[in-house]
Amino acid sequence: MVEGPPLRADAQRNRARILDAAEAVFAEFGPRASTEEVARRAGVAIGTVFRHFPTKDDLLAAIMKRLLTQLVEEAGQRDLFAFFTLMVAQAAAKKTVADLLAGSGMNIRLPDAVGHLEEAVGRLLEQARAAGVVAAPVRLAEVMALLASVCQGALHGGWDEQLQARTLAVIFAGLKRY
Amino acid sequence: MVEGPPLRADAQRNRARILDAAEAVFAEFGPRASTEEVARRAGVAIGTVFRHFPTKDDLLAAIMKRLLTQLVEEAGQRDLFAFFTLMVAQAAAKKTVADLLAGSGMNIRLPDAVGHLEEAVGRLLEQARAAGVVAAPVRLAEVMALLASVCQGALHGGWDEQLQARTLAVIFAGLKRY
Amino acid sequence: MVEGPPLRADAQRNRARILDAAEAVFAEFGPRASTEEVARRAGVAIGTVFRHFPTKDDLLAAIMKRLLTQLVEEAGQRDLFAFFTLMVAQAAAKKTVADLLAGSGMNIRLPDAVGHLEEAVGRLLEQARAAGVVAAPVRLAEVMALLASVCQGALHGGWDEQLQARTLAVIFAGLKRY
Amino acid sequence: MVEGPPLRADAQRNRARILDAAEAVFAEFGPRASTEEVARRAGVAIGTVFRHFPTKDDLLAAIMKRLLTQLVEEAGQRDLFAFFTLMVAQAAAKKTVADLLAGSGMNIRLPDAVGHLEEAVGRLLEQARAAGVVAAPVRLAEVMALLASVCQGALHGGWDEQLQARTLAVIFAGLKRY
DNA sequence: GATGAATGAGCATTCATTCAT
DNA sequence: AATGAATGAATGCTCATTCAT
Repeated sequence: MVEGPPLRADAQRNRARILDAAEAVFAEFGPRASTEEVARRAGVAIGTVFRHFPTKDDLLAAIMKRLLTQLVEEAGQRDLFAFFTLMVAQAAAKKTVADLLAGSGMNIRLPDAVGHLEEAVGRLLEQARAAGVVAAPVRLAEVMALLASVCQGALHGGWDEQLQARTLAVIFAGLKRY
Repeated sequence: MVEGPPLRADAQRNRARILDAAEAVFAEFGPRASTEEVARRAGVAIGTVFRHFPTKDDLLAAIMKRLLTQLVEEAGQRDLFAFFTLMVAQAAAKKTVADLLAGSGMNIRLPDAVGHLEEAVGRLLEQARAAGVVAAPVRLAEVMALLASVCQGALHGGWDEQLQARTLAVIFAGLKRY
Repeated sequence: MVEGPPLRADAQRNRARILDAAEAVFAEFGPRASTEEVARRAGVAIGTVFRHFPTKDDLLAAIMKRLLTQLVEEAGQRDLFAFFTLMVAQAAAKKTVADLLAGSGMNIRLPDAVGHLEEAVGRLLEQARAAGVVAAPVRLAEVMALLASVCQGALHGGWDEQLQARTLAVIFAGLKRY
Repeated sequence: MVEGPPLRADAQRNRARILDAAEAVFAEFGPRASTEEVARRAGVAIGTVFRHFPTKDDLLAAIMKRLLTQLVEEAGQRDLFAFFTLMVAQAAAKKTVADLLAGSGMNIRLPDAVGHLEEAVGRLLEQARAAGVVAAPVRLAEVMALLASVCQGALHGGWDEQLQARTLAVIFAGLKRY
């Protein structure tokens, strides 16, 4: 990985503001929101956004990476079911992750960040299996698939807490007694 | 529902061709595909598309309605698990349904069509419960939620047949032993 | 060559106005002039320009083709020296031809149009040789090279009539007594 | 000419590096190359470029001046025909001179430097006339015009050595037997 | 003096929608 | 009813230039 020189303090501040703004804007309007809107909300000129992220896809990828990293950290502090529940609860707030993990037309590759999340979930899965709360034949692939699916569903379906709980209950039951 | 005068024969033919073209185009490129491309594939002029569907959203809604109607018919001929499996398998082919059920930025309301689908699935659920293959406390709401979620997941995740089968297996197990 | 259906009358009128405007604008400001300026001068909206010429390069190529075609016609009615003189005299007015023949960074290929011009000059050269006013060993390649060079020179140098005449006199003398 | 205080040693070094970089960059990409690219290749920050040359045109003018000065020196060591040949051969390498002598959209005035070149060529012309290899009535103006033209032609036309030789042969013959 | 981040006007291009033919 | 040309707001991106560090 090529690292440039450390950013100047003001540049670092702007980079963070842009990422925050982008996360909010894309969460609200989806990845089709305009880069201008991101700049406006970050309080910088459009050129500044493009200096930090040469293309819109770079910006989206950066948000994704940050969100996924947060998720990996959160995974370290929970069991599989709790993590599942957390992700679903946050899905709406993290519209961007859900949408972009899904790949809505953007050219974004995040093998590393996604890989780390998969590893983290893998660890949770092993613990769950060891604790006897997930059946032996359940593999990581379908757990990831279910996770992604339910996040999408929650995100777009606008589930209330009840519905979310009942839907997850079905999945958790299935994982336990596969 | 307000019905205008019956369409002229050629107008009716054009309407159908536009819907077919739109289904194909949006399935291939997603809802961001241009209306011009739809017109081109339908072999009509762009103005004709807009005469039949005053906005792009109207066109998308019309496709959705048609697809949902087909789904309702297919639901009548299957049991719950088979219908689930069919929908997931078709998710990629019907990118539009999945995306738009999800509401990717478009302003589309289809209460009727979605309602009919929900009723159809409700009937399958009752049959499944009666047959003892779905646990009593499982409600329609979470079944619909799971259905929508897994379609989204399959669509965007590019699942192979194996993964699809294993993922559905978890859900079916959960429905049975909730 | 693929020919679409014949253009509607209004479209044909606009196409011509755009070409005229483009010729004038690019003659005045060079190929870097904005497409908006062309639209403005043509009295059409920017979208109309892009409907007729999907990229800026297409527009530039179209101008070039038209100008080169005119030149070929003019070549048919003159002898070699007169044609040389005419082209130089028009160089400034046809800045675009000169600049783009030179290839100022644009991605334009006009093999046909340029080829036709070369053929026309070739015919003039043969006549001149037959008339004994051009030495036998002079080839078409260097005549074209001189033609292009002197056009560029006249264009950018802002020659007055005297200078133009004296410069061409040197070249004509060289062609005669090579 | 107004001279400021003498430059600090590092400033002088930077000025030279910027000019070298600019010459290379503009030779490679033409005058449309970005000033950032020049800074990058010079190994300085963009601000430094603009401190030394307040506008891009100033930078281009400075390169021109340096190149023209070199040409004047080279003129002193050659006869007219050799100088002509040298310039044409170098035209591609010195894209910038050719382009900017031509004035491709930039606002650049270099009366002094161009004047010196003209004087140098004037001396070559007198020597050639005295040696009887250029006809008496040939004036400096058309010699300069031919020089500029052929440089432009060679530059943009991508002539090979043969074509270059044959084209110059016509001009030299014309100069001799005007 | 040097640095390099920020600015913002400007550009090519797209596309839903309108309307004259 | 169909056609397809015209519209023009919007978007991603560039780059000369300024100015805080």
